Amino acid sequence: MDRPDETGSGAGPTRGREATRARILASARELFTDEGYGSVSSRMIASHAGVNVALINRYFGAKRGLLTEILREDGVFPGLIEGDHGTLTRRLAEHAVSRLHGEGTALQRALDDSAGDPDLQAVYQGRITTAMIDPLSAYLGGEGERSHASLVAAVMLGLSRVRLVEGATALRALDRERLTARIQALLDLCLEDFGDPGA
Amino acid sequence: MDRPDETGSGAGPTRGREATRARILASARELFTDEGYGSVSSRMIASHAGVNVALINRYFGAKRGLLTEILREDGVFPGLIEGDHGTLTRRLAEHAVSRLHGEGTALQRALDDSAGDPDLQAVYQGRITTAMIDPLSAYLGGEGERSHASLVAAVMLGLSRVRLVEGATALRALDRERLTARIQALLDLCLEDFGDPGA
DNA sequence: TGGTATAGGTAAACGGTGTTGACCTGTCAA
DNA sequence: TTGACAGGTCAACACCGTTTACCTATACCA
Repeated sequence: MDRPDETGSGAGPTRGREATRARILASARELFTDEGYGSVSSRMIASHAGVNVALINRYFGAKRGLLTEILREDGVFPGLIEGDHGTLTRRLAEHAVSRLHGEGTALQRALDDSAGDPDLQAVYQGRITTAMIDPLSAYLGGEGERSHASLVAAVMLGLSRVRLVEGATALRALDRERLTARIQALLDLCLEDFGDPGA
Repeated sequence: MDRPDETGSGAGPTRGREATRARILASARELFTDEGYGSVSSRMIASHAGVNVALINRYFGAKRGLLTEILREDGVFPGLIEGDHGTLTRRLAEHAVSRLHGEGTALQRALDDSAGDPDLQAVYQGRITTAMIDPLSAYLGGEGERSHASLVAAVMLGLSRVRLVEGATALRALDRERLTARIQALLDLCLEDFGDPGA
Protein backbone atom coordinates (compact mmCIF):
# COMPACT_ATOMS: atom_id res chain seq x y z
CA MET A 1 0.00 0.00 0.00
CA ASP A 2 2.78 2.40 0.90
CA ARG A 3 5.17 3.71 -1.68
CA PRO A 4 8.22 4.61 0.41
CA ASP A 5 10.55 5.77 -2.33
CA GLU A 6 10.12 9.25 -3.68
CA THR A 7 11.94 8.73 -6.96
CA GLY A 8 12.44 12.30 -8.00
CA SER A 9 12.10 15.77 -6.58
CA GLY A 10 10.08 17.25 -9.44
CA ALA A 11 7.78 14.31 -10.01
CA GLY A 12 5.50 15.29 -7.18
CA PRO A 13 4.51 13.18 -4.22
CA THR A 14 3.86 9.49 -4.74
CA ARG A 15 1.25 9.25 -2.06
CA GLY A 16 -1.18 11.43 -0.25
CA ARG A 17 -3.81 13.66 -1.65
CA GLU A 18 -1.78 15.15 -4.47
CA ALA A 19 -0.52 11.80 -5.68
CA THR A 20 -4.04 10.37 -5.88
CA ARG A 21 -5.31 13.45 -7.63
CA ALA A 22 -2.52 13.15 -10.16
CA ARG A 23 -3.17 9.46 -10.66
CA ILE A 24 -6.85 10.09 -11.39
CA LEU A 25 -5.95 12.89 -13.77
CA ALA A 26 -3.45 10.75 -15.63
CA SER A 27 -5.88 7.86 -15.96
CA ALA A 28 -8.61 10.14 -17.19
CA ARG A 29 -6.28 11.65 -19.75
CA GLU A 30 -5.23 8.25 -21.00
CA LEU A 31 -8.73 6.84 -21.19
CA PHE A 32 -10.23 9.95 -22.76
CA THR A 33 -7.50 9.78 -25.36
CA ASP A 34 -8.16 6.15 -26.17
CA GLU A 35 -11.92 6.00 -25.91
CA GLY A 36 -13.31 9.50 -26.02
CA TYR A 37 -14.99 11.35 -23.24
CA GLY A 38 -18.52 9.99 -23.37
CA SER A 39 -17.48 6.35 -23.55
CA VAL A 40 -15.42 6.52 -20.41
CA SER A 41 -17.33 6.24 -17.16
CA SER A 42 -16.32 7.48 -13.76
CA ARG A 43 -15.98 3.91 -12.60
CA MET A 44 -13.63 3.06 -15.45
CA ILE A 45 -11.39 5.97 -14.56
CA ALA A 46 -11.40 5.08 -10.89
CA SER A 47 -10.63 1.44 -11.50
CA HIS A 48 -7.86 2.31 -13.96
CA ALA A 49 -6.33 4.65 -11.40
CA GLY A 50 -6.77 2.09 -8.67
CA VAL A 51 -8.86 4.39 -6.53
CA ASN A 52 -12.43 4.56 -5.36
CA VAL A 53 -15.10 6.14 -7.55
CA ALA A 54 -16.11 8.59 -4.90
CA LEU A 55 -12.71 10.22 -5.02
CA ILE A 56 -13.36 11.60 -8.47
CA ASN A 57 -16.21 13.65 -7.19
CA ARG A 58 -14.35 14.44 -4.01
CA TYR A 59 -11.38 15.88 -5.85
CA PHE A 60 -12.89 17.25 -9.02
CA GLY A 61 -16.46 17.97 -8.08
CA ALA A 62 -17.76 15.85 -10.91
CA LYS A 63 -16.62 14.01 -14.00
CA ARG A 64 -16.84 17.30 -15.84
CA GLY A 65 -14.31 18.76 -13.46
CA LEU A 66 -11.74 16.30 -14.72
CA LEU A 67 -12.26 17.57 -18.20
CA THR A 68 -12.00 21.18 -17.16
CA GLU A 69 -8.74 20.43 -15.41
CA ILE A 70 -7.29 18.60 -18.40
CA LEU A 71 -8.30 21.31 -20.84
CA ARG A 72 -6.98 24.00 -18.54
CA GLU A 73 -3.59 22.32 -18.58
CA ASP A 74 -3.48 22.01 -22.35
CA GLY A 75 -4.91 25.16 -23.81
CA VAL A 76 -6.97 25.16 -26.96
CA PHE A 77 -4.83 27.00 -29.47
CA PRO A 78 -1.49 26.84 -27.78
CA GLY A 79 0.85 29.43 -29.15
CA LEU A 80 -1.24 30.34 -32.16
CA ILE A 81 -2.73 33.60 -30.98
CA GLU A 82 0.49 35.47 -30.45
CA GLY A 83 3.39 36.57 -32.54
CA ASP A 84 3.32 38.40 -35.82
CA HIS A 85 -0.01 39.95 -36.77
CA GLY A 86 0.68 39.49 -40.44
CA THR A 87 0.85 35.72 -40.27
CA LEU A 88 -1.92 35.09 -37.75
CA THR A 89 -4.51 33.91 -40.25
CA ARG A 90 -1.92 31.77 -42.00
CA ARG A 91 -1.05 30.07 -38.74
CA LEU A 92 -4.72 29.51 -37.90
CA ALA A 93 -5.37 28.14 -41.39
CA GLU A 94 -2.48 25.72 -41.09
CA HIS A 95 -3.75 24.67 -37.72
CA ALA A 96 -7.24 24.07 -39.11
CA VAL A 97 -5.93 22.03 -42.01
CA SER A 98 -3.76 19.91 -39.80
CA ARG A 99 -6.77 19.27 -37.59
CA LEU A 100 -8.77 18.30 -40.66
CA HIS A 101 -6.12 15.73 -41.40
CA GLY A 102 -6.43 14.31 -37.93
CA GLU A 103 -3.11 15.61 -36.77
CA GLY A 104 -2.45 17.14 -33.38
CA THR A 105 -2.39 15.54 -29.98
CA ALA A 106 -4.14 12.22 -29.63
CA LEU A 107 -6.11 13.80 -26.83
CA GLN A 108 -7.14 16.69 -29.03
CA ARG A 109 -8.33 14.27 -31.68
CA ALA A 110 -10.25 12.23 -29.16
CA LEU A 111 -11.96 15.27 -27.72
CA ASP A 112 -12.75 16.58 -31.19
CA ASP A 113 -14.45 13.29 -31.83
CA SER A 114 -16.53 13.36 -28.70
CA ALA A 115 -17.32 17.03 -29.11
CA GLY A 116 -20.96 16.10 -28.83
CA ASP A 117 -21.17 15.32 -25.17
CA PRO A 118 -23.15 17.81 -23.09
CA ASP A 119 -20.41 17.90 -20.47
CA LEU A 120 -17.74 18.58 -23.00
CA GLN A 121 -19.96 21.16 -24.55
CA ALA A 122 -20.51 22.93 -21.26
CA VAL A 123 -16.79 23.04 -20.63
CA TYR A 124 -16.01 24.14 -24.17
CA GLN A 125 -18.63 26.82 -23.81
CA GLY A 126 -16.35 28.56 -21.40
CA ARG A 127 -13.11 27.62 -23.05
CA ILE A 128 -14.05 28.84 -26.52
CA THR A 129 -14.75 32.24 -25.13
CA THR A 130 -11.87 32.58 -22.72
CA ALA A 131 -9.23 30.73 -24.73
CA MET A 132 -10.18 31.71 -28.24
CA ILE A 133 -12.48 34.68 -28.72
CA ASP A 134 -11.24 36.73 -25.77
CA PRO A 135 -7.52 36.48 -26.54
CA LEU A 136 -8.18 36.81 -30.23
CA SER A 137 -10.15 40.01 -29.87
CA ALA A 138 -7.60 41.33 -27.38
CA TYR A 139 -4.84 40.42 -29.78
CA LEU A 140 -6.64 42.14 -32.64
CA GLY A 141 -6.91 45.26 -30.62
CA GLY A 142 -9.83 45.60 -28.28
CA GLU A 143 -13.46 44.98 -27.66
CA GLY A 144 -14.50 46.38 -31.02
CA GLU A 145 -12.76 43.45 -32.64
CA ARG A 146 -14.99 40.96 -30.90
CA SER A 147 -17.26 40.42 -33.87
CA HIS A 148 -14.24 39.74 -36.08
CA ALA A 149 -12.94 37.27 -33.55
CA SER A 150 -16.33 35.58 -33.46
CA LEU A 151 -16.33 35.15 -37.21
CA VAL A 152 -12.87 33.65 -37.11
CA ALA A 153 -14.00 31.31 -34.36
CA ALA A 154 -17.01 30.35 -36.46
CA VAL A 155 -14.87 29.34 -39.42
CA MET A 156 -12.46 27.40 -37.23
CA LEU A 157 -15.21 25.66 -35.30
CA GLY A 158 -17.17 24.97 -38.46
CA LEU A 159 -14.26 23.23 -40.09
CA SER A 160 -13.73 20.91 -37.18
CA ARG A 161 -17.46 20.36 -37.10
CA VAL A 162 -17.51 19.29 -40.72
CA ARG A 163 -14.70 16.88 -40.08
CA LEU A 164 -16.53 15.48 -37.09
CA VAL A 165 -19.84 15.14 -38.81
CA GLU A 166 -18.99 14.24 -42.33
CA GLY A 167 -15.36 13.24 -42.26
CA ALA A 168 -14.39 16.13 -44.52
CA THR A 169 -13.24 13.62 -47.10
CA ALA A 170 -13.62 16.04 -49.94
CA LEU A 171 -11.62 18.72 -48.19
CA ARG A 172 -8.85 16.35 -47.23
CA ALA A 173 -8.60 15.22 -50.81
CA LEU A 174 -7.71 18.72 -51.92
CA ASP A 175 -4.21 19.93 -52.45
CA ARG A 176 -3.12 20.90 -48.99
CA GLU A 177 -1.57 24.22 -49.90
CA ARG A 178 -4.58 25.31 -51.93
CA LEU A 179 -6.91 24.43 -49.09
CA THR A 180 -4.76 26.27 -46.57
CA ALA A 181 -4.71 29.33 -48.81
CA ARG A 182 -8.46 29.27 -49.20
CA ILE A 183 -9.07 29.00 -45.48
CA GLN A 184 -6.63 31.78 -44.86
CA ALA A 185 -8.52 33.90 -47.36
CA LEU A 186 -11.73 33.13 -45.48
CA LEU A 187 -10.14 34.15 -42.19
CA ASP A 188 -8.77 37.33 -43.72
CA LEU A 189 -12.23 38.16 -44.95
CA CYS A 190 -13.54 37.58 -41.43
CA LEU A 191 -11.17 40.24 -40.17
CA GLU A 192 -11.96 42.95 -42.70
CA ASP A 193 -13.59 46.06 -41.38
CA PHE A 194 -17.37 45.98 -41.40
CA GLY A 195 -17.60 49.70 -41.91
CA ASP A 196 -16.15 49.36 -45.37
CA PRO A 197 -19.04 48.98 -47.80
CA GLY A 198 -16.66 47.40 -50.28
CA ALA A 199 -17.77 46.70 -53.84
CA MET B 1 -61.44 -2.53 -36.32
CA ASP B 2 -64.21 0.02 -36.76
CA ARG B 3 -63.21 3.60 -37.00
CA PRO B 4 -66.45 5.46 -36.28
CA ASP B 5 -65.23 9.00 -36.27
CA GLU B 6 -62.65 9.82 -38.87
CA THR B 7 -62.88 13.55 -38.53
CA GLY B 8 -61.08 14.36 -41.73
CA SER B 9 -59.75 12.48 -44.68
CA GLY B 10 -56.14 13.51 -44.19
CA ALA B 11 -56.00 13.47 -40.41
CA GLY B 12 -55.13 9.78 -40.18
CA PRO B 13 -56.63 7.20 -37.86
CA THR B 14 -57.54 8.15 -34.33
CA ARG B 15 -56.67 4.79 -32.84
CA GLY B 16 -54.62 1.75 -33.62
CA ARG B 17 -50.97 1.52 -34.37
CA GLU B 18 -50.69 4.57 -36.55
CA ALA B 19 -52.57 6.76 -34.14
CA THR B 20 -50.31 5.78 -31.25
CA ARG B 21 -47.23 6.31 -33.35
CA ALA B 22 -48.47 9.75 -34.29
CA ARG B 23 -49.30 10.58 -30.71
CA ILE B 24 -45.80 9.67 -29.56
CA LEU B 25 -44.28 11.67 -32.38
CA ALA B 26 -46.38 14.72 -31.58
CA SER B 27 -45.53 14.55 -27.88
CA ALA B 28 -41.86 14.18 -28.60
CA ARG B 29 -41.95 17.14 -30.94
CA GLU B 30 -43.70 19.28 -28.36
CA LEU B 31 -41.44 18.32 -25.49
CA PHE B 32 -38.24 18.59 -27.52
CA THR B 33 -39.37 22.04 -28.55
CA ASP B 34 -40.05 23.15 -25.01
CA GLU B 35 -37.23 21.47 -23.14
CA GLY B 36 -34.57 20.41 -25.61
CA TYR B 37 -33.65 16.89 -26.56
CA GLY B 38 -31.38 15.84 -23.72
CA SER B 39 -33.66 17.06 -20.97
CA VAL B 40 -36.59 15.01 -22.16
CA SER B 41 -36.61 11.38 -21.10
CA SER B 42 -38.36 8.49 -22.77
CA ARG B 43 -40.65 8.21 -19.79
CA MET B 44 -41.65 11.86 -20.06
CA ILE B 45 -42.57 11.45 -23.70
CA ALA B 46 -44.53 8.29 -23.00
CA SER B 47 -46.44 9.79 -20.12
CA HIS B 48 -47.20 12.96 -22.09
CA ALA B 49 -48.51 10.86 -24.95
CA GLY B 50 -50.45 8.68 -22.57
CA VAL B 51 -48.74 5.51 -23.70
CA ASN B 52 -46.33 3.04 -22.22
CA VAL B 53 -42.60 3.67 -22.32
CA ALA B 54 -41.91 0.42 -24.08
CA LEU B 55 -43.86 1.57 -27.12
CA ILE B 56 -41.28 4.18 -27.96
CA ASN B 57 -38.68 1.54 -28.50
CA ARG B 58 -41.18 -0.74 -30.15
CA TYR B 59 -42.15 1.85 -32.75
CA PHE B 60 -38.98 3.86 -33.16
CA GLY B 61 -36.25 1.47 -32.18
CA ALA B 62 -34.90 3.89 -29.62
CA LYS B 63 -35.24 7.45 -28.44
CA ARG B 64 -32.86 8.42 -31.20
CA GLY B 65 -35.29 7.01 -33.73
CA LEU B 66 -37.85 9.60 -32.69
CA LEU B 67 -35.37 12.33 -33.47
CA THR B 68 -34.50 10.84 -36.84
CA GLU B 69 -38.15 10.71 -37.72
CA ILE B 70 -38.80 14.29 -36.67
CA LEU B 71 -35.78 15.61 -38.54
CA ARG B 72 -36.70 13.60 -41.59
CA GLU B 73 -40.10 15.25 -41.65
CA ASP B 74 -38.74 18.75 -41.31
CA GLY B 75 -35.66 18.98 -43.45
CA VAL B 76 -32.66 20.99 -42.39
CA PHE B 77 -32.59 23.80 -44.90
CA PRO B 78 -36.10 23.61 -46.24
CA GLY B 79 -36.38 25.35 -49.56
CA LEU B 80 -33.01 27.04 -49.39
CA ILE B 81 -31.04 24.79 -51.69
CA GLU B 82 -33.10 25.26 -54.80
CA GLY B 83 -34.10 28.10 -57.04
CA ASP B 84 -31.87 30.72 -58.56
CA HIS B 85 -28.14 29.98 -58.46
CA GLY B 86 -27.29 33.63 -58.29
CA THR B 87 -29.01 34.20 -54.96
CA LEU B 88 -28.11 30.95 -53.24
CA THR B 89 -25.42 32.36 -50.99
CA ARG B 90 -27.59 35.34 -50.18
CA ARG B 91 -30.40 33.05 -49.08
CA LEU B 92 -28.04 30.94 -47.00
CA ALA B 93 -26.53 34.04 -45.41
CA GLU B 94 -29.95 35.37 -44.50
CA HIS B 95 -30.83 32.02 -43.06
CA ALA B 96 -27.64 31.98 -40.98
CA VAL B 97 -28.25 35.48 -39.67
CA SER B 98 -31.84 34.72 -38.75
CA ARG B 99 -30.62 31.64 -36.91
CA LEU B 100 -28.06 33.78 -35.10
CA HIS B 101 -30.91 35.95 -33.94
CA GLY B 102 -32.77 32.96 -32.61
CA GLU B 103 -35.40 33.02 -35.28
CA GLY B 104 -36.77 30.01 -37.09
CA THR B 105 -38.98 27.23 -35.82
CA ALA B 106 -39.15 26.78 -32.09
CA LEU B 107 -38.11 23.19 -32.68
CA GLN B 108 -35.12 24.28 -34.70
CA ARG B 109 -34.04 26.62 -31.93
CA ALA B 110 -34.48 23.93 -29.32
CA LEU B 111 -32.45 21.43 -31.29
CA ASP B 112 -29.77 24.01 -31.99
CA ASP B 113 -29.52 24.51 -28.26
CA SER B 114 -29.20 20.84 -27.45
CA ALA B 115 -26.84 20.22 -30.35
CA GLY B 116 -24.48 18.70 -27.84
CA ASP B 117 -26.24 15.44 -27.19
CA PRO B 118 -24.48 12.36 -28.57
CA ASP B 119 -27.75 11.06 -29.96
CA LEU B 120 -28.51 14.28 -31.71
CA GLN B 121 -24.99 14.33 -32.97
CA ALA B 122 -25.25 10.83 -34.38
CA VAL B 123 -28.45 11.72 -36.16
CA TYR B 124 -27.08 15.02 -37.42
CA GLN B 125 -24.04 13.17 -38.67
CA GLY B 126 -26.21 11.58 -41.30
CA ARG B 127 -28.49 14.53 -41.86
CA ILE B 128 -25.75 17.07 -42.49
CA THR B 129 -24.42 14.94 -45.28
CA THR B 130 -27.66 13.85 -46.86
CA ALA B 131 -29.63 17.02 -46.32
CA MET B 132 -26.96 19.64 -46.72
CA ILE B 133 -23.73 18.65 -48.39
CA ASP B 134 -25.21 16.13 -50.83
CA PRO B 135 -27.96 18.35 -52.19
CA LEU B 136 -25.68 21.35 -52.14
CA SER B 137 -22.99 19.70 -54.19
CA ALA B 138 -25.60 18.22 -56.52
CA TYR B 139 -27.15 21.65 -56.85
CA LEU B 140 -23.79 23.19 -57.58
CA GLY B 141 -23.18 20.71 -60.33
CA GLY B 142 -21.71 17.39 -59.38
CA GLU B 143 -19.30 15.49 -57.24
CA GLY B 144 -16.45 17.85 -58.01
CA GLU B 145 -18.30 20.52 -56.09
CA ARG B 146 -18.26 18.51 -52.92
CA SER B 147 -15.36 20.37 -51.39
CA HIS B 148 -17.07 23.68 -52.03
CA ALA B 149 -20.21 22.35 -50.44
CA SER B 150 -18.19 21.22 -47.44
CA LEU B 151 -16.73 24.66 -46.97
CA VAL B 152 -20.17 26.22 -47.15
CA ALA B 153 -21.38 23.73 -44.61
CA ALA B 154 -18.43 24.57 -42.39
CA VAL B 155 -19.26 28.26 -42.35
CA MET B 156 -22.94 27.60 -41.72
CA LEU B 157 -22.27 25.08 -38.97
CA GLY B 158 -19.58 27.25 -37.43
CA LEU B 159 -21.90 30.20 -37.12
CA SER B 160 -24.54 28.20 -35.33
CA ARG B 161 -21.79 26.74 -33.19
CA VAL B 162 -20.59 30.16 -32.14
CA ARG B 163 -24.11 31.14 -31.23
CA LEU B 164 -24.49 27.96 -29.21
CA VAL B 165 -21.20 28.23 -27.44
CA GLU B 166 -20.71 31.90 -26.95
CA GLY B 167 -24.07 33.46 -27.62
CA ALA B 168 -22.71 35.38 -30.62
CA THR B 169 -23.51 38.60 -28.80
CA ALA B 170 -20.99 40.57 -30.76
CA LEU B 171 -22.30 39.33 -34.09
CA ARG B 172 -25.90 39.99 -33.18
CA ALA B 173 -25.00 43.50 -32.21
CA LEU B 174 -23.81 44.25 -35.72
CA ASP B 175 -25.93 45.91 -38.33
CA ARG B 176 -27.93 43.06 -39.74
CA GLU B 177 -27.46 43.92 -43.37
CA ARG B 178 -23.71 44.34 -43.03
CA LEU B 179 -23.42 41.02 -41.26
CA THR B 180 -25.51 39.28 -43.90
CA ALA B 181 -23.36 40.77 -46.63
CA ARG B 182 -20.18 39.64 -44.93
CA ILE B 183 -21.42 36.10 -44.48
CA GLN B 184 -22.55 36.04 -48.07
CA ALA B 185 -19.08 37.13 -49.09
CA LEU B 186 -17.63 34.29 -47.04
CA LEU B 187 -19.93 31.80 -48.70
CA ASP B 188 -19.10 33.15 -52.13
CA LEU B 189 -15.45 32.72 -51.34
CA CYS B 190 -16.15 29.15 -50.32
CA LEU B 191 -17.56 28.50 -53.76
CA GLU B 192 -14.73 29.99 -55.80
CA ASP B 193 -12.77 27.60 -57.93
CA PHE B 194 -9.74 26.12 -56.20
CA GLY B 195 -7.83 25.89 -59.44
CA ASP B 196 -7.73 29.63 -59.72
CA PRO B 197 -4.59 30.87 -57.99
CA GLY B 198 -6.25 34.29 -57.71
CA ALA B 199 -4.24 37.31 -56.66
C1' DT C 1 2.98 5.61 26.13
C1' DG C 2 -1.75 6.48 25.41
C1' DG C 3 -5.33 9.17 23.31
C1' DT C 4 -7.30 11.53 19.79
C1' DA C 5 -8.05 14.44 15.74
C1' DT C 6 -7.95 14.06 11.03
C1' DA C 7 -6.58 13.24 6.26
C1' DG C 8 -7.49 9.84 3.08
C1' DG C 9 -10.07 6.11 1.37
C1' DT C 10 -14.07 2.80 1.01
C1' DA C 11 -18.66 0.42 0.41
C1' DA C 12 -23.15 0.81 -0.54
C1' DA C 13 -26.77 3.07 -1.80
C1' DC C 14 -29.72 6.83 -4.46
C1' DG C 15 -32.21 8.44 -8.23
C1' DG C 16 -31.93 8.62 -12.81
C1' DT C 17 -31.29 6.97 -17.73
C1' DG C 18 -32.42 4.04 -22.12
C1' DT C 19 -33.84 -0.42 -23.18
C1' DT C 20 -35.86 -5.28 -23.16
C1' DG C 21 -38.46 -9.50 -22.51
C1' DA C 22 -42.37 -11.76 -20.60
C1' DC C 23 -46.93 -11.24 -20.06
C1' DC C 24 -51.72 -9.71 -20.61
C1' DT C 25 -56.06 -8.27 -23.40
C1' DG C 26 -59.31 -6.90 -26.49
C1' DT C 27 -60.75 -7.43 -31.18
C1' DC C 28 -61.37 -9.91 -35.36
C1' DA C 29 -61.80 -14.25 -38.46
C1' DA C 30 -62.91 -19.01 -38.96
C1' DT D 1 -66.57 -21.10 -29.54
C1' DT D 2 -62.12 -20.99 -30.53
C1' DG D 3 -57.86 -19.33 -31.88
C1' DA D 4 -54.67 -15.86 -33.64
C1' DC D 5 -52.65 -11.68 -33.19
C1' DA D 6 -52.06 -6.72 -33.05
C1' DG D 7 -51.57 -3.56 -29.44
C1' DG D 8 -50.40 -2.48 -24.88
C1' DT D 9 -48.55 -3.12 -20.01
C1' DC D 10 -45.31 -4.15 -16.27
C1' DA D 11 -41.33 -5.13 -14.09
C1' DA D 12 -36.93 -5.77 -14.52
C1' DC D 13 -32.00 -5.04 -16.45
C1' DA D 14 -27.69 -2.79 -16.79
C1' DC D 15 -25.82 1.06 -16.73
C1' DC D 16 -24.83 6.08 -15.45
C1' DG D 17 -23.05 10.13 -12.24
C1' DT D 18 -23.26 11.25 -7.64
C1' DT D 19 -23.66 11.20 -2.41
C1' DT D 20 -23.78 9.56 2.18
C1' DA D 21 -22.17 7.21 6.08
C1' DC D 22 -18.56 4.79 7.58
C1' DC D 23 -13.81 3.01 8.32
C1' DT D 24 -8.63 3.15 8.96
C1' DA D 25 -4.14 4.43 9.27
C1' DT D 26 -1.22 8.16 10.23
C1' DA D 27 0.45 12.30 12.92
C1' DC D 28 0.48 15.03 16.66
C1' DC D 29 0.17 16.12 21.57
C1' DA D 30 -0.37 15.62 26.73
